[in-house]
Amino acid sequence: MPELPEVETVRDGLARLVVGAVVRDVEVFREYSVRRHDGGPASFADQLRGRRLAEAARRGKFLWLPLEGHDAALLAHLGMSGQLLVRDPDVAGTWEHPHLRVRLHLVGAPSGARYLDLVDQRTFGHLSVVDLVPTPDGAPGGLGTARAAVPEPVAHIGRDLLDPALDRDVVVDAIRRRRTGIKRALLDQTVTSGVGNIYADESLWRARLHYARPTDTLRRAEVHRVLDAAAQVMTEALEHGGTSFDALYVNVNGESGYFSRALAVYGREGEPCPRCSTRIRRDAFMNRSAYTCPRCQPRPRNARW
DNA sequence: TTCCGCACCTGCCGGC
DNA sequence: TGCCGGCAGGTGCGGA
Repeated sequence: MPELPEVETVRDGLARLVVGAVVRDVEVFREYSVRRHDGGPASFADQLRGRRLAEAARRGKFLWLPLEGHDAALLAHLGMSGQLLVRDPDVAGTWEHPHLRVRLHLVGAPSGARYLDLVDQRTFGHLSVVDLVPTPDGAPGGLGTARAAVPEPVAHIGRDLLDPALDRDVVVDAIRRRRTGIKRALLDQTVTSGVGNIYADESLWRARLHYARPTDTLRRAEVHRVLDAAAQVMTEALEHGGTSFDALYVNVNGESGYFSRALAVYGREGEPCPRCSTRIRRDAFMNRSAYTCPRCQPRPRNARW
């Protein structure tokens, strides 16, 4: 499942392999994958054809490739299972993926690649061509771009914990002002982006906080502790090339990451906590799962969710 | 205004 | 063997 480290791995791959290429043609095999583009598949293709991909930028889990000479960008979100694969049909071993949704035909890519494919099993991922709008703070819109602009649909998303322009104190105040549980606040992308279910559980375990701890009872130091843990666990995951539990997440070359081997609690129900050996517990949470160590992360009496 | 629940979507897996 | 329900989960929208 692509979370921030996985998306950053993809962004880095796109920056090296396809930035500078011109889109020669576009094939949309599944209309739903461009559902967020105003005007449908034909308009999506028209707005990309002949355009040069100028940069590869990211904020949270949103990726965008600004189009040279235009205040617009190709915006991508990988959803649960999306992959952006840089392909060359002449290379031995290249096969047609059964979940190929959108294909960009490229010319002039630095890698010589001729396809940029959106492959997506569960179809939550999507592509669109959108306008860029100025950032309110005048800082670069995200990692990988020097332009103080973001895609309009990304403007409401908070900066992520790996963004040097992020003001950590602002995030701490925003979390403590909320009246909800800490995990809900971490997952709220308008506060700070890029933390998904996996890294929320891992960072809460590292910070020894239960997911249902009310945000308005947290001390500033506790919020800093969990944000530091989140940044740390995502940085470590980035060094491992991302987290992968199955074939659903791969980088632009189709290779999986290895960070899942380093996860302490996520997906480890019944296994011993690496810190105290108590069995890891799984709770139903927001139609998904929350993994905790009952000893390191005791449920608070005033639990909010 | 803030928070919460649900729909969206597909494939895998376990139970019957 | 085949069918069915549960589960995975990021985002956006509607309702409270």
